[in-house]
Amino acid sequence: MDSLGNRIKQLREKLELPLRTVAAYLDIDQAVLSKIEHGHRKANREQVLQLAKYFKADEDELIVAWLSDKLANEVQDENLAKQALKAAEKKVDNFKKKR
Amino acid sequence: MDSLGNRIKQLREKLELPLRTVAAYLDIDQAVLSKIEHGHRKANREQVLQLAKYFKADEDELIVAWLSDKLANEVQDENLAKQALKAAEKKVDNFKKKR
DNA sequence: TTACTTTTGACAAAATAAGTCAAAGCGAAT
DNA sequence: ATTCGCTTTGACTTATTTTGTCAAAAGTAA
Repeated sequence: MDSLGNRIKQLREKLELPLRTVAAYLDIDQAVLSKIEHGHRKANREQVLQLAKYFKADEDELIVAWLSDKLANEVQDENLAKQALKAAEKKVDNFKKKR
Repeated sequence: MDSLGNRIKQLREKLELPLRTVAAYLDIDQAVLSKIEHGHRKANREQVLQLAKYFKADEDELIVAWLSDKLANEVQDENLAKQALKAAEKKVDNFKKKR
């Protein structure tokens, strides 16, 4: 699984588009898009959806890449990262059941 | 798996201690501890460690509870929560290997 | 009611994230 | 070696989120 940044960089480069063009579509500075591609800034949900649309890419795939980046980031440096992720799965399950 | 809040509330009530006392140990307002117990505020790492020490509870258990609360919170409302958590696991694995 | 604990909400302060801009870096072409 | 276009980086400002503090409301038991 790629990071969102890698993924959109791939997509952009396949079309040989400059950052400028894609950034304009998202209505952000190209510097910000560059940082997003490198993982130095986070995209927001809306931007991920816009990117999926722009590149005609699978929306769910990009959302998962984006979410999992955020999650991985949060526990990256923890010894107990894996256990925490597994426990989180259970918590999410329980939460779903309650709806 | 309990939330951190539930867990520390259990521990506190077993000892029949008022919020005030435990909050004083953590050097925070009792209002904040109340919110932590109810999941309306997040504890920080240091506080989790202090709580483990205070209650002579298993540090790792509390850390996992705390981390997984944070993770679950972040994806709670997402349809793709589960997939994201699984993808995050892989990312964390890859990260570890690179060290 | 009184005494004590817990919960809630409003507000201010502090910390973090996001946006903007300009300059530096890089590579390809001439 | 210089220019041109694209990308990356860093400093700075502005917004947003998080945290801390306090006081009052709400709950509980004597």
